[in-house]
Amino acid sequence: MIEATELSARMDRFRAACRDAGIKLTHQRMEIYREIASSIGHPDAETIYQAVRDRVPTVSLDTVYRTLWLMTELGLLTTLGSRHERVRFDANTNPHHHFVCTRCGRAFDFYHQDFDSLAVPESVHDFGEIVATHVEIRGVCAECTTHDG
Amino acid sequence: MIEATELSARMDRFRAACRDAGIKLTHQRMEIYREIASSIGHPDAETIYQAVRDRVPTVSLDTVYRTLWLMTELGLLTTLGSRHERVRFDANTNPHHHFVCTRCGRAFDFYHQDFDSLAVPESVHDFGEIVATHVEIRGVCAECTTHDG
DNA sequence: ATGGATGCAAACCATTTGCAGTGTA
DNA sequence: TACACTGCAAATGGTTTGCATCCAT
Repeated sequence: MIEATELSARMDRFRAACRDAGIKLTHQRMEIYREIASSIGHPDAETIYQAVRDRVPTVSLDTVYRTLWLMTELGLLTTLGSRHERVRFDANTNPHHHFVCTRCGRAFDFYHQDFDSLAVPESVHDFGEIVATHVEIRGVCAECTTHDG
Repeated sequence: MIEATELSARMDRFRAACRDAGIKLTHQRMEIYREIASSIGHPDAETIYQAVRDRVPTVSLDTVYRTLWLMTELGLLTTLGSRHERVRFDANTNPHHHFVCTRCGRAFDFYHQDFDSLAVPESVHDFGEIVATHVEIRGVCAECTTHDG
């Protein structure tokens, strides 16, 4: 759970973003956003759907999806894993890092020893046993920039 | 494309790994592995399938999948995105980083300013325009550790 | 009032699985 | 020869879409 002050700040941002974007502020959207905004994990659409259903019994799973992607476009949410993503395989077992294009999804390898064993803050060890550190640089690749940038 | 010496080193490792694991060294497996081992990108199963088909016309997509996951278990490959993964949503728009459990897939947030703007090596700028740096710590979460080993 | 938003059900598509035939060890 | 591996085709399951209806503006 998130602190009450942080939650209401997020709700305010949500209302403002909807107004600015000129989209309607529906009951469903409010409750769907409230649900992710108040969760500390990274729930998937089904989990959000089940939780929202307690408060809005008629809500449908496809509305949850539509709303989540809409909010992502508005910059209110980010995702772990992107739309239509497939699993990609990598035969490079040496330590390496990625530049990931947020537009086309392609990933480019690069090597940088400083990144291979970053000093991890103490608190992270509480989550579990650390196996590897991996840096992901997000950006827009050269090809996407020239094509439609 | 990968250097010829690196490719043949990978092929040797592949044969050794199969022998050690007691699995059969089939024509299909050789060609599927050769395909990812020689590619610099991070191809998905369909892309590998199409490429292998030129050399082994009867190969099927499900064999490609079975082989890729088998090799992943043998430690010859890694994946970007994991098995059965769903898209997860995150309302936390402040810069933050993740501890990702490789067993259950759950992601835990943590904050660490040193990670928010890491010094990126020059070469990475050639890939495209950088938007953000994000550190992903991979490991096994406390719950998974206690539950099954 | 009216155009965008919703719910339903059907479609989609990447991935997985059961099974009978096939080829490696 | 025996058993693991393959190819086929059908199933699975998360996600998306068409369409008629509904409601926030």
